[in-house]
Amino acid sequence: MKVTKAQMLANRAHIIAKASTLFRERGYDGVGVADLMAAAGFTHGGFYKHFRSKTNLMAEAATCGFAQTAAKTAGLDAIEFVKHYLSRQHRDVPGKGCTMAALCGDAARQPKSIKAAFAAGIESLLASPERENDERDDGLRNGGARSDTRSQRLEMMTQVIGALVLSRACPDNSPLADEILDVCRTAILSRLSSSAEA
Amino acid sequence: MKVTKAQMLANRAHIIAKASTLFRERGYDGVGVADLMAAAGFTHGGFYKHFRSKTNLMAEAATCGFAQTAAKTAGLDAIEFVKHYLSRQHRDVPGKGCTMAALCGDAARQPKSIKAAFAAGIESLLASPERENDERDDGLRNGGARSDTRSQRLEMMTQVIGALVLSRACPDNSPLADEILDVCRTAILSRLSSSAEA
DNA sequence: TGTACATCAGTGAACGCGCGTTCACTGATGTAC
DNA sequence: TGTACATCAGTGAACGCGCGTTCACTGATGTAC
Repeated sequence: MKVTKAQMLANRAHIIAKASTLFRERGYDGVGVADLMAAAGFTHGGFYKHFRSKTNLMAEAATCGFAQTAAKTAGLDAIEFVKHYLSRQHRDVPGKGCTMAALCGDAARQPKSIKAAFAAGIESLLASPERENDERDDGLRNGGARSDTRSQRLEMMTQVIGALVLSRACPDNSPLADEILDVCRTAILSRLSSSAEA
Repeated sequence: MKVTKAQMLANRAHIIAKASTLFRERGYDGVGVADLMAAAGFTHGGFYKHFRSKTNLMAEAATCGFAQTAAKTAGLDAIEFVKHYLSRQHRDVPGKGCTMAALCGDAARQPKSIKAAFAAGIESLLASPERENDERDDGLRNGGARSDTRSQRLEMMTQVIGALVLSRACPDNSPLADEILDVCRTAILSRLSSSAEA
């Protein structure tokens, strides 16, 4: 049946995008090659015309997911970011949410190629919100508490991801699941506003 | 071949303990019933004399793992706890480490019985370190920053778990993996010591 | 521009394999007398 | 305490099933003339 080169590239991108969503929803082991090709509107046999292996696609889907998140959060300041990230809406729809939170636990048991994609993802998420301070603040030059250093971003990242993952591990609609989100959102926001008092 | 009732209970406990370790190392989907019975020294057929299903064992193994962690950290103060939890040693041997960190990502996609076990695990870990303040601090009565409230413990828990999980998602021996641990350890310890200045 | 042909994206059957679970069987345990 | 027998933890073969991957095939695309 072949297909235009442009169409083929579009199909490939479509498969990656669908896979990225499905993996976030069900985990790497929860989605088969046949599942994800069907979700993209194809039969499973053609999979290996696009990807060397399932692992290969997993890495591509992760990278795609990180890029999506980075794009979505690029315009947000820290406060907006935290409010969105720790919302019930984000928690309850993992397929459209942060790939890092949805799959970092799985990534720990995957081959090096996947882990490398996740490390790159962490770096891109670190660069993502609060770009307004831009190039100046990645050094130690501006020692004040006001600045937005790499360490501070890393710290916030670990906490929001930890909170989201733990909240998702609780039974649906349980008070504890909401408490985790609420406590961490409040704590981070108050830390942000107190460090903003220059 | 039957076996003494005491022996049978010991065997059951042994299976749960081995399963708990294997699940932490490889994830729920990464360990089969045959694998885990072999690791415990049995053939797979006997599994269903002890457990209704694999899911049933998963819940028991999780509960067992949380109890282990709670017991191990019961005597530690907050500083000791954080130093150990965010150590390379803990990160690199998940089979002997925190069940919550190893499996919370998997738990999010499991049936309610597993999620319930995880919610109970979160509660028990919240109660675990710094028991010296004991019964007094679970209310709002002691409004000072010095006290060790449920919210503060929850906050710390989300951050140490987030940091450990992200560090494990990075390639082995990568600088980023160590940086995540180091940055979060330093940040939490400095927050602890500054709140200790009453 | 028109024709002949090689390419190759996508199809769907087939592969070997490991999974969770079931089952008939074994033989020591625990119980009833 | 000693004997006869029911129980049932553990064995290992077997079950149906879905997995990742391979393969011969199809027919539109893209290319060489």
